[in-house]
Amino acid sequence: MSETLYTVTQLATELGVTARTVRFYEDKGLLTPQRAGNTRIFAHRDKVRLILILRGKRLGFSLREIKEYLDLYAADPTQREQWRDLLKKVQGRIDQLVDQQKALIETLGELEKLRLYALAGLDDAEPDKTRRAR
DNA sequence: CTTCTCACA
DNA sequence: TGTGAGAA
Repeated sequence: MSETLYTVTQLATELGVTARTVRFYEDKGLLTPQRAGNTRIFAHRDKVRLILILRGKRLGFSLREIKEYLDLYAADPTQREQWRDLLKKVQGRIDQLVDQQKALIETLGELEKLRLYALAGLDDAEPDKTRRAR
């Protein structure tokens, strides 16, 4: 039942980040690997945590937010507070993305108008080639 | 190979 | 939020 352990590089490459990044996360307090002397030893729990960190990032949360959630999850005194906190953050992120979505749709609309305008302009200024062909 | 620190975007 | 470089 010996648990598989990892060095920074092993864990990092396995999860598609650099060793530098993993150390960076540790420095920020998101990871707390064991130490053998001063070299880091990562256990499976660290790997799980890192996976959670990376997922949090994909969803657009800051390392700070991810750390808060991880800490709450680890401390785990009253789980209600934990879920409330997560719900709040998730809802905030959803609101943020919806706002961006609106802005994006608006921008796409403007670009489409401009595209049609440019297209019409192109038709007015017929190239010589086309003209001679008639 | 690993560690840390300093600078930089 | 990371990276690059240099030193140990």
